[in-house]
Amino acid sequence: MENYLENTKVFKALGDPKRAMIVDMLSCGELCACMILEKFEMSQSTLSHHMKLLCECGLVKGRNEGKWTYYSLDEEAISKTKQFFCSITSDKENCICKEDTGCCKGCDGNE
Amino acid sequence: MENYLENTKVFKALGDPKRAMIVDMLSCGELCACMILEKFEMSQSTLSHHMKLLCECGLVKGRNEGKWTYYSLDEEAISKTKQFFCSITSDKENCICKEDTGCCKGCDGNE
DNA sequence: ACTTCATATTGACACTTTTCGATTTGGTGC
DNA sequence: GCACCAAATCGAAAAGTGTCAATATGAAGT
Repeated sequence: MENYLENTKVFKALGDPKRAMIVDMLSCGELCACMILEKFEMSQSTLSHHMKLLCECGLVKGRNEGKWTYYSLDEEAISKTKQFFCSITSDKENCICKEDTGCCKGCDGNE
Repeated sequence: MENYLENTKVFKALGDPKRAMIVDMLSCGELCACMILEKFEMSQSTLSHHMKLLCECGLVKGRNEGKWTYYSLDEEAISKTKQFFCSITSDKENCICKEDTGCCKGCDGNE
């Protein structure tokens, strides 16, 4: 049950177009906050808030170097989320009716 | 850009634990609203509201039969969403960085 | 036509989220 | 130390969300 709460935090984070775009940007590789900020029309404080949310759900990791903060995607969180998505959308033993956690057949498997 | 808005609606819908559970239930197969309602501690109007959101984002389809409404998952929406998730989390051609309109300097080392 | 049952809609409320400007924190270099 | 810069945090306004009770809709059976 906490499983749902945990995983849906990631979906909630991705439920905002700007955050999804930030994730997309980070898929190219690590970026510092200032680079991300250049791409969007939002204040520095707003971006900082979005980054905090992305980090809190586990999807993004922050790394401090001097006065800069570099952000990158957490591959493990990504594959966990993908697996969760597959598990709730495919008919298996782990339907909520049966309560279980299985794996992700039919999920593209590039993790 | 509309692509992001469209797809993030699904994530937004899945960002609520109860809605994620409903999707999980539906992965077992079509269910009528009353069946879903039995499984949750929420009012009928609240469930109806959640189902509306799930339908509006495309993830769920509703089918009327007599006085009942049967809900089921839309496989096409599911695979589209899975694909979107993969595309924003893996370094590919369709990264926001590469479709450009300016910045993202240093994203792929072209700074 | 009237009643009943399954859903949908409405109106209201508390709570959360998004956003900004202003301020604070903490590293860098003079 | 002091000034400067990047980023985080604070405080507040506006918008959005989850929830319920009450009401409306619409199909089925009497």
